[in-house]
Amino acid sequence: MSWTDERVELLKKMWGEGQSASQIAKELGGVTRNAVIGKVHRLGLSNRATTSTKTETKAKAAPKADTKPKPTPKPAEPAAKAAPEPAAPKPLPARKQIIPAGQPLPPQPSANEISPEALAKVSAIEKKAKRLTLMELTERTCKWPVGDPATDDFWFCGLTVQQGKPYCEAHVGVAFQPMSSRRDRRR
DNA sequence: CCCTGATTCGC
DNA sequence: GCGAATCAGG
Repeated sequence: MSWTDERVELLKKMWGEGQSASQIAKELGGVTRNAVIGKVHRLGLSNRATTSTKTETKAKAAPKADTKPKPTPKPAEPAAKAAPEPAAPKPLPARKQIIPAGQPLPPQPSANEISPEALAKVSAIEKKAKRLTLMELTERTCKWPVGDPATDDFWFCGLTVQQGKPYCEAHVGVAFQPMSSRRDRRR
């Protein structure tokens, strides 16, 4: 595949929209994200603010006149922090009356110990859970168990895990509570 | 580990 | 000019 005008245009468009190189590559097809990035550089349209400590080439770099200062269409993020404190109802779906002959229930942390925010997040995320079975779990699926193992309605979250962790973001939130916050967390 | 972009350098 | 390999940050 070569860089036809169309492809370059799509590249520019997507890059402008903030799409990642890999996404663009996927869209274009026939190229890898490296190819895309390489092209992006050659085209000159690179800067997109990265956490790069920028290899500051000293004061060497010539300022160069910017004919077209980029608009930087950052709509801003309101991020309405709705911190609901609705006495977080236990998300647990009606426990079967019969306690399975079994082992203590899984890590299901009791609601009354976890930060409200985290809990809210979980109950919210659980609606989106993929509800995977044990066999469907992979290294990239959240392994947070939900429900009762001895029941039909037992499944694993299955959402994409947070890098490194065994759980998705929401579940990582309730799984790894810094001791400090749970101890003496009454304000 | 996965993902991102940045750079280098042989082709 | 191209892009795989490699680097570096998250």
